[in-house]
Amino acid sequence: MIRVLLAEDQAMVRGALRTLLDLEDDISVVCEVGRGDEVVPAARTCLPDVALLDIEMPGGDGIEAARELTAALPDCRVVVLTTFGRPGFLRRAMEVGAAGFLVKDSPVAELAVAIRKVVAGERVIDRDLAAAALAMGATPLSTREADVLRAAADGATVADIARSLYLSEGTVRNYLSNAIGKTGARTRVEAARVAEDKGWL
Amino acid sequence: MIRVLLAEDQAMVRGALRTLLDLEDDISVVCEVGRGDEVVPAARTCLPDVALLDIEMPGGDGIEAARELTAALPDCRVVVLTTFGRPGFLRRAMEVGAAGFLVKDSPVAELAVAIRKVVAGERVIDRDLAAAALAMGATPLSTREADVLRAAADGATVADIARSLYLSEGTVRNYLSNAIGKTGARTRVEAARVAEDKGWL
DNA sequence: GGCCGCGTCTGACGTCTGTCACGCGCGCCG
DNA sequence: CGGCGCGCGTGACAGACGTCAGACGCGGCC
Repeated sequence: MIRVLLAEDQAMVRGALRTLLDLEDDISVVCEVGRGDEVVPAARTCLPDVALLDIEMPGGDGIEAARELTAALPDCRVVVLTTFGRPGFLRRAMEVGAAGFLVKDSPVAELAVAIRKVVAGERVIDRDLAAAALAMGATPLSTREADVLRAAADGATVADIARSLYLSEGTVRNYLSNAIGKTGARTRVEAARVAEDKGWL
Repeated sequence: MIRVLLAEDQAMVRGALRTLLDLEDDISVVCEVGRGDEVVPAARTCLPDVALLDIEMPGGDGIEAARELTAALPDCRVVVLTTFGRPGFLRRAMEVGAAGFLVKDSPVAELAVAIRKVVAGERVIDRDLAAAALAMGATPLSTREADVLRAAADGATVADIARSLYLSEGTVRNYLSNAIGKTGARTRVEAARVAEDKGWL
């Protein structure tokens, strides 16, 4: 019997996935959590074989939870499950040791299949998303440019960003200008949006 | 037997909800769609008693689908199901004739209960969301201010907004200034964010 | 009617932003 | 070593942005 931990913030989706998985003869959902910071504590007591983690959760995102989980329980496989394929997430998930990466757009049948594969030691990655990640390539943004764009995304002024990153205002403007050029946008907000969409943040 | 149409863009969630509902003795999911513009055509052939509509869908949002559906098939009850409670959505959903409004944060058990209630003629609204909608009150933004904020949200320049709304640039700046004042923000983007969060758009 | 409040619209003014040109430090390769 | 590319940082300038004061129409109220 495969023991599964289910981490997903929307209770209704979580419950539906639980009943779905419990219908499988060889799979048993041994614990459910709704927050990122509850994953590791729950896993310590439940000792699951597989952890199914959503990325968008309150209390720390699924990537961070995956990192802590693989460190704390190396025998537990991690499958990341997310709403839409930000190729950037895929790369980050792989870096923290996830064994699988599924998108919720896939048919439900793939879920149980993927769980069985990862306990067998395989890696499972959504094929469309893998193609997108390869097609996208690495980010053209430098470290600082990405930092500045992130800070600018929710409407901070140049002065705010300069303070929070300990930079001169002129420097911040320059980074923003570079990022705007590289993304093909015309304003900082547009740049932040396309960078976000392409997984460059 | 209650005939249900299920509209939800994420295939995995849709499939999970379907199996969940099909486990109920008196409920049968008669058709599934993944796009807003497929709702009415599918409903015409399936003739469901209840349509369960997600709001965020490609091909027209769930609110618009609900409006068309209640016009085309007045006997079909509409239940709107959404990820998180934007109180603004609740009001709009009620305006287009929805009989129920659930959030995916609720436990799964409420779903079947709600479906039975709406076919019995009751209205079902998530209680937390109703409280939030009442606590929020009406938007302080005027029509034009909301228009301009919406247009500014994704990084358009003043000139773009002015063209798309057939206004002078000075006027657009003035609306933005008003909106920034009313939202307590300091930039247009911040204003768009808080307005969005409070359901004022 | 006279008045006030409100939403809508416009132009003018100071500040902030985006762009450009340039300097610095560092790793790399001929 | 000298040059070269690259990321990082700074200052100056045109243009866009946010703010202000004001005009017009409209409905409500004394």
